[in-house]
Amino acid sequence: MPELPEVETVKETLKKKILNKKVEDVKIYYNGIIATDLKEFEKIKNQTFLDIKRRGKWIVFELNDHYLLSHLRMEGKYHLKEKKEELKKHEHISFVLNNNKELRYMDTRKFGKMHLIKKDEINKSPLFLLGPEPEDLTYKYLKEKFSKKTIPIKTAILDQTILVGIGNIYADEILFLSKINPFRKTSSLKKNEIEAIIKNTKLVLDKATKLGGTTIRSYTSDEGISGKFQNELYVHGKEGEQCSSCSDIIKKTRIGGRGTYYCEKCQK
DNA sequence: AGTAGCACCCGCACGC
DNA sequence: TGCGTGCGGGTGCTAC
Repeated sequence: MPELPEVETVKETLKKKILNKKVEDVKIYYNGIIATDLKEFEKIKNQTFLDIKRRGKWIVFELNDHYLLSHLRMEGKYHLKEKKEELKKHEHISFVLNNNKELRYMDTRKFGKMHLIKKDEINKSPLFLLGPEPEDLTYKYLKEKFSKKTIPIKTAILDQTILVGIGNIYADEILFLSKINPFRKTSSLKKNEIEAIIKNTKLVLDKATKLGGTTIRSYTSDEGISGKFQNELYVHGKEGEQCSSCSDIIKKTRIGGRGTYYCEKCQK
């Protein structure tokens, strides 16, 4: 599923394929994907993809007058296809380009979202609320954020306004490597623990990126990215199995509505 | 104000 | 075998 590492890969791939291509038409087959005004979304017509960037888990397409923000959530994918190719199930949006091709957005669960935002209104977009990228994290910043909160650390590192990029799978892995119990209140964390979280966040995300991300469930049999990081997991999805470090049994619980896997003995 | 809970979706795993 | 139920994933909204 697309996490920060996959989003980075998708962004780079799209850049090679559609940079400087012009949108001649847009076809919307399921409008739940569009989070901004539907009528306004048509204004993407006749604009050109000038650049493609990433911010957190968002793909940011720079157009002439707007930014198109795209969040893939769990299942979102982009495919560049010939115009004449038959529409497939779960293809919800199609950007018709000026080279007889279409950039199609496919999303089995319809969870993804797109925002078309005027350039001068970018500070009203979802990007405005995002915390720093993992590479920009500092102890001072996290300490400040954490000291004011009483939420479990697991919930905190999933909060994209605190830092971006961590999803549920990586959150469990980061806390296991940091030897921190996911229920711990953020304000109780010691300096060395916060520093461990920063170090392991970078480590886990970098490693996942190198391995092409994590493929835990594969609902789709199309050519979607299939990563190898799932082979590197220590705790996530391993309820009842032995901890690789102490051989205690890995527990499953719920934190903030999320399935959470951890080792009670290793994570204090 | 900060936190908790839920809605959004749908394919799959599970139990009967 | 077929059916019904519940789960999960990230984010944003609503309700405490």
